[in-house]
Order: sequence, then C-alpha cells, then structure tokens
Amino acid sequence: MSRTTNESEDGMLYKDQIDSPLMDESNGGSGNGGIVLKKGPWTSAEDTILVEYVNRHGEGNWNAVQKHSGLFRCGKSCRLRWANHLRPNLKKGAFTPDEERLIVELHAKMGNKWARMAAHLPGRTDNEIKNYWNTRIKRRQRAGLPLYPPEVCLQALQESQQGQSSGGINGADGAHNDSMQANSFEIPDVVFDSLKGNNCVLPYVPELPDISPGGMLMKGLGSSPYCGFMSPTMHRQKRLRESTALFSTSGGSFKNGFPQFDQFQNDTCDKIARTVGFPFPHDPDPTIPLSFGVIQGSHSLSNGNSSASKPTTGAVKPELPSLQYPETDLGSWSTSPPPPLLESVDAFIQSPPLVGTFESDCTSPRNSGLLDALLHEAKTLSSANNHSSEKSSNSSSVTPGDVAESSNLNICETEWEEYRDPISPLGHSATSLFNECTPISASGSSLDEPPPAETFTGCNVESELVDQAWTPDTERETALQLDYTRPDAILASEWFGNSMHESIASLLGDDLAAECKHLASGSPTSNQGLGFSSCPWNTMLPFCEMSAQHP
DNA sequence: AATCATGACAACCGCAAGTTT
DNA sequence: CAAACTTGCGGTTGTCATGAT
Repeated sequence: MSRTTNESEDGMLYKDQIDSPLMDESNGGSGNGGIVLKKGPWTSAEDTILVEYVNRHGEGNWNAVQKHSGLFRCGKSCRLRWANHLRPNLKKGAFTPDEERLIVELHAKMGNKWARMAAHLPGRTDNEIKNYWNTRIKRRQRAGLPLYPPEVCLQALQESQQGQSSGGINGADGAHNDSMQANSFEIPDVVFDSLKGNNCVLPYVPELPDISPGGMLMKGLGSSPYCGFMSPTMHRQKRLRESTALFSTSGGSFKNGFPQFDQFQNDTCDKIARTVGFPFPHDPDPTIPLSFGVIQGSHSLSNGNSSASKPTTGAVKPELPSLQYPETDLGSWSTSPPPPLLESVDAFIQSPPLVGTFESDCTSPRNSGLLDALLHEAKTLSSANNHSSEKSSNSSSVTPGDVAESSNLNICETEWEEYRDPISPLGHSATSLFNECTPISASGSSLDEPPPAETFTGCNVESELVDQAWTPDTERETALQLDYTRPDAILASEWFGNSMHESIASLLGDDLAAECKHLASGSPTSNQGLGFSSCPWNTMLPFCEMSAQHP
C-alpha cells in the first residue's frame, strides 16, 4: 500500500514549509507557542530535511531537529520517522518466512515487546513487527488458526530446553539478550516442555471466546477487542458488577495473598504484581466462565504498557480501546441477553467450536494474559466468597474477608514490585503460550481426543498434576506431563510442592479452596456451565501455593 | 459498479523511565 | 532534590489499496 502521500505531497509541503512564515520562526520546540507543528504523513521533502539533519548532527536530540531544520514536526515525530523509515539499513518489504517465524517465536517468549523483538530482526522496526503481529492475529483469528504454529512451539521447546538446562528462574536478564539462542526464560521453558509432552497440538481451546481477564482487568472490562469474548452462557450481569467498588478491595486482597515471590523473576513478578495489584473488575460470580486457558489477555496488558493499564486502585479505567464496549454497555449486559458483542466475538461464538474460536484469546494482541487472568480469577473467587458472605450476612458491603484479602494482596504487590524484571517475558510468554499453544488435551486425555468444546479439560488434568506434590526429583518428569495449557502447572513445577487446595485454602479460605477444588475436578456440569472458570482456578493454584509456601 | 471487509502501513498519543537542569 | 526535558515504548487510530460479495 503505498504510502504515496509522501510522493504526492512532495515538494508541495516542502515548499509550503519553506515559504511558510513560520519556517523562519520555527525555533521553538514542539511546544513552542505560535508554531503549529505538522502532523500526518511525511513528505519526501521532510524526509530529506530530516535525513540531512541527522547525517549532520547524528541521532538524538530530536527536538532540536524541529528547531534547527525548519521542520514543522515535533521531535517525537522526527524520531519516529527516522527510526521507522529513514534510518539506514532498514529492511523494507514483506517479512520473510524466517522473519515471520522468528517473530512468532519471539512473541511467544516476549509478548508484546516490540522493540525487543525488533532487536532480533535487523532492519525491522518495532512498528513493523507490531503491525505485522496485529494483522497476523486478526488474520489467524478469522481463519481459526492457532497463533503459534506447532512447529514454532516445538522449536521454542527445543530451545527452551537448552536454556532450561543452563538457566534458572532468573535467567531472564541474561537470556533476553539472545533469547533465541538460549532461552532461559523460566516460564517459557516450562511451557515448552509441556508442549513437548503434548506434542504441541491444538493451540486453542475451541471453546470460549475468552473474556480476556487481562483485558478486563487492565483496561476495564472487555477493553480488548479480542478479549471481550464471553461465553454466551455466561452471566454477564454478574460479570461486571461491583467492579469499581470491589476492584480496590479485591486487588488489594490479592496482594496480601502473595506474601513473597522471591523466586519469581522480575518481570514475572512485575506482571503478577501489576495484575494482582490492579483493581480489576472482578466478577463476583465464580460461575462466570473465564477462559483461562484461553485467556487471551493481552500481552499488552501485562506486558505492559502500563501506561494505560496501570493499577489504579479503585476505579476501572474508562479508557477504551478500539473495539471495546463502553462500560455502560458492559453493565447493560446484565439486563440484556445479548451483550454488545464485537464482530469477532460473534464470529467466535458462532463459529465452529473446534478450530478457532479460541483464537480470540490466543490472538489477542494484548495478551497479557495468564497472570492477569489468574489474578482476575482469584479475585473472582474471593469476590464470590465475599458475595456469599454478604448474602448470608446481608449486613455489610464489605466483609472481613474482603478486607483481609485486600490487605494481603496489597502487600504482595509491593513486594513484587521489587522483583520486577522488565526483561523477563514470563508474563507474556506464559500467556502467549498458554493462550496460544494451549493444548486441548489434558494430561489425562490424549491429544487425539479433542476436548469438548464446552470444557477445558486441561484444567482438570492440571489440577491433578499440581496436586501431585512437585518435588525437585519429580519436577522434570512432571513437567513433561503437564498440560502446557496450564501456567500454573508450570509455576508449580518450579516452586510449589504443596497441594493447591491447601494453598488456596490458606489464601482465600477453605470454602473457596473447596470450590476451587470442585472446579478443578472438572465436573462436566461445572465446566459446561462455567466455561473455563475451572481453568483459572487451576492456574491460580500455584500462586496460592506460593503464598502459602513462601511467606 | 457499488459496497463492504480486510490487509498493510503510517502516524499519533499517552505514559514512563532516564537524563538534565 | 525536584522540575523540566528527552527518549523510548506500546497501544491505538486513520488511511489507502485490494479483493470479495
């Protein structure tokens, strides 16, 4: 597509600039009063000016470009233009198959860390990669294809194994420089191991469009176009309720729930902390089908960009991404049977369950996923607990449990903050892999046996696996057996040995633990009715254990 | 032929971290 | 030490081209 604008406008704009009275007065920076900085497509004339300037003065000090070159562009725009289009050695044109594969692999490891990914693709810009990825996920989503091809999973697996042998949980930093060479990211490694065990099949759970807990959590319900999926069977009304009021409490509760995560790597901790600490709207109703395995949260969420998704206690961010619905809409779901679904959502719901519906999760550009989802789920549980308490007591809006949990979570968040590792891809990686390479088969079930669309069998299996005490001796073997759909299993393999139920009980209370167990058991009824709700539980277990075992 | 959907691309925006003043 | 500034990153939006209906 040609961005012929430059050519078409060539000269013209340049001329305008030259002739412009402002040109001579353009000394001011982008904020200079009186000078209106140009926006929109760059012309070749502008490019020329910028190139000349950079050749003369070098990169950096972009605001000076506007001041000294006469360009009516803010420094930011100049930097972007240079980095994405004018910089030497830029590789233009479509991505090669190798590049595409690499992007997929990198994304599996890094999530939406476009700049970091770009470092692995000489001549490519983060923007290109980002655009490619976003387009790709849309395309594959529509096609019902897995976001991460099996071969990529396998390769990543192999690489991860190498990295695993040498890397520890904390290898992230070292690894990030050359993640492709030796992946030491813990989570991904584990994931890939799991994938290996499962032959890396069926990346998506055919089932529900995911609610994208992450998206909901970070941006305020269903902000993500890909995350907004909800099971038709879901109780929408419950889903979004209490979000504001509960968020703060719930989020807080989570923090405390995880007193220590010394073993988590930085990034992981960061993501988790963010997620945990984030006042995500949690669903008071545990029956809400969250697609955990499916989660698609978004990398963006966890990954990152904290800018918009920063934990803001107390209130759901009104900020709405392109496809999201207004909160009001969300709220309306409670009353109206058909929620304002996105096209994609509709497609997912309506499309055949087997192949791609799940895609939404997997393909979410913002997968943050797993952690967010976990937290969200935990929150949901705690919220449910609170809710039940409220019903029973019917006396106060805030139950003791709320307060206690809230406090716990806050603490946890604080501590996690200390372990942030911007480099670690865990959050994303885990998410990506979980979401996108989620095998339908559970440990117990064979790959040849596709799971029912309504259920997320992986959850069941995983719960069992987790229950099997993870010991260093058995860890490796178990890892292979783990369903890679379950991040929790992975986490468990690394750090946890106690039963999840106990952990949950300690964290959220016995009743919740019991419920969790129930969900984990994967009774057809619960699964069907709850969608993936069981998955979140399972996923969350490790975290619970963490808190229990790592005070 | 008109319309719509999709893909590809470019650019902007807001935020956050780092640096300078 | 704080404010201002710079830079970088990631998300989002807008535009155009193309193909399908």
